[in-house]
Amino acid sequence: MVKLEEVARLAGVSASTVSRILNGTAVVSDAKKQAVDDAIAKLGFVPNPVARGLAGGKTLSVGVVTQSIDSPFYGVALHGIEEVLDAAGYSPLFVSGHWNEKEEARCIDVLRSRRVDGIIVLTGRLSDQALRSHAKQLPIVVTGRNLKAPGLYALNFDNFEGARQATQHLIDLGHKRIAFITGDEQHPDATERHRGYRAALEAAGLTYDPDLVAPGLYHEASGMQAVESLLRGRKKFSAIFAANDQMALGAALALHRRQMRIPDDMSLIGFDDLPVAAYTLPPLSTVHQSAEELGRLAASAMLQLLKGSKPQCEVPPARIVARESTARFKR
Amino acid sequence: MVKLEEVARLAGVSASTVSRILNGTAVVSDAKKQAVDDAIAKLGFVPNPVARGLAGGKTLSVGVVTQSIDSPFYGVALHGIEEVLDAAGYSPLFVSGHWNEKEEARCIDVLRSRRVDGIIVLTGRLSDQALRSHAKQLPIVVTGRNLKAPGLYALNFDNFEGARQATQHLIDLGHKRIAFITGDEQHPDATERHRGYRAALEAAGLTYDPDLVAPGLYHEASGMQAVESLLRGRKKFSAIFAANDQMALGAALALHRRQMRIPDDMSLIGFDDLPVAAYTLPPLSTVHQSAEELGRLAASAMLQLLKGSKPQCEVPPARIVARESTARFKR
DNA sequence: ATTCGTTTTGAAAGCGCTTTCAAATTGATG
DNA sequence: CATCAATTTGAAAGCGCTTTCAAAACGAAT
Repeated sequence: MVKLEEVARLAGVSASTVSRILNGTAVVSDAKKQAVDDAIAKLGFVPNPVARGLAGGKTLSVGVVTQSIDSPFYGVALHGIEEVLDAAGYSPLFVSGHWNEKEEARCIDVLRSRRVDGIIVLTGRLSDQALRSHAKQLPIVVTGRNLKAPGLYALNFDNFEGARQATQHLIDLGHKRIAFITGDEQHPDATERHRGYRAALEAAGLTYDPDLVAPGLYHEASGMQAVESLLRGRKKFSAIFAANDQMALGAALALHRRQMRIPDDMSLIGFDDLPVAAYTLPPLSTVHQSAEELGRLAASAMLQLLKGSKPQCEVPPARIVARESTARFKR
Repeated sequence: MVKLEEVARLAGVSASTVSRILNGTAVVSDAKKQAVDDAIAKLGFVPNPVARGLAGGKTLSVGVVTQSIDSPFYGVALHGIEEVLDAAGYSPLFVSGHWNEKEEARCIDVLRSRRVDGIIVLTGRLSDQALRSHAKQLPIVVTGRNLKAPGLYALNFDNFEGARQATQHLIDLGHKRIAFITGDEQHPDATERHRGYRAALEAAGLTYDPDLVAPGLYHEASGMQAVESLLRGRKKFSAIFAANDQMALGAALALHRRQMRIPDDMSLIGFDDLPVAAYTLPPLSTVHQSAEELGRLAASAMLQLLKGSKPQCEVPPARIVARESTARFKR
């Protein structure tokens, strides 16, 4: 491995000069700059990030705490993060918190001990308080919350609006009794979606009926159970809005088990627009959220923070993707 | 941040001694060991991995090159990798090659420049040759190939056997004309699965008919196209074996579009047992591969290699998960 | 006690960079 | 042409740890 010193020697300058050129930390005469660039090219020199990290305190890496690296939704976001970070010469360091506050805290410790330059938190369980205090030490970007603090940037989808639109979509199709499967209400986005559902109903003059809402946990099995309990209830309904696609999948299966056809006997709409949503039977109507874009935005925000500027970014608005799991209500 | 030197001072020993205790690189008297342990605890000292990396050449991080971090199949494997690496105090560094040899090579460069201690390659496009040569520099674990070289450990599912069993499952159900959707045959696992399909057919005295095999690329859309082309052909068939679940999803949709019912009009079996396979309509029969276990195994193998011992691990055998997309042939 | 072979310990030299600080160079000015 | 401020450059001191090397301590054996 070629080292900086060799470049310096070949270019006939000091190590400091090479370093300055590498980092652009000071003005260097054109002649030397040229010589150094040539030497770097000739030697194929690549600076050692570990040494840089020790000396300069910057590791050109940013930690990303996600809940589960294999989550269908967050996986896509990670992809977006990786893309923009990589283009900027940064490396992401992914760690999983498994929806567990303790573990998440440990993740942050690991990242900090690895001296990451900043941390992106995808919708964690950590308290706003904890986040705020970490933000005092190093830049933080967090998704899924509305939070303002120095050194911290929060980025959030409009879950309320997405849920409102989904419900409205069903209402537009003539449905009057619309069931709702909640997400894990420990998450703010789940409660937002719940609110959006309710708001749409009430705006349309329909009553919000607690018997028509079943609790879910954001995973397939819970969607299945929710539908079963809904069906067991005495209240009738012609459409279901599941707070995410994974639960919609479970819901579809439960319906199938009861010989109910989608969308003929029951309309079903999800939330997230997972890649798989286009390939379910029938293809699932859902609220599109570009997780990938979210990831990209979070990463650019981090890059901004790292540069010392204030991030400015616009999360794309929610929009309905009407596929084939929703149909006009027929009595 | 507390540093080693402070621990040494508090414990009344030299930095070298503390380091030795930390790394277990030499015998230290019990008294000093105790004193140091106490000092570490009292100060809450955590060694700086960056400094360790520079000084010792070990970063306690291993690179993982995957094709796409959000792949439904590999995502789960990453999870397994993360789990065991983390337990051993190592951090994974994930990079995505996007099924592109050039990018993959760049990934390896990035990882090496970050001084990872070893690299796990999940089924890449890199030539065996390239892998072998990297293995001379640092330990490599690779999945999806059969390859032997010093410093390199290859780990592979028995794709042939899995495919054979899937086909046999269909044969056992009385199907005689079984179509096959291949995977991207640039990958050895795709050709293995193809071979397994053929072998099962021939072992059962059925003829292998090239008109019944349609090329796929391992993603949903290609599965859909494959079924369309198969259906357009004049040959009849009563069952489809898709070389992976994603293509099976596409296939199911294509069938649905033609008003064909699964499994009544057509049996369908996939390969991989993605989490979503249990929640398709109807739930998909498939060949179970524990990607998570594969990830765990790859990571333990890497840990072994890192310790200098020869990894020894047994990939769990393929097994059929018969769900509801396959049924007895009725004419 | 003295000696010799072992084992434990500490001082010091890096690892490959960044950064401070002071020296050298440049150029403008009187 | 001397002088001074402004600019470019290099020497050297770290960053926080590991590891070599030699000294110190120990124990057994003479």
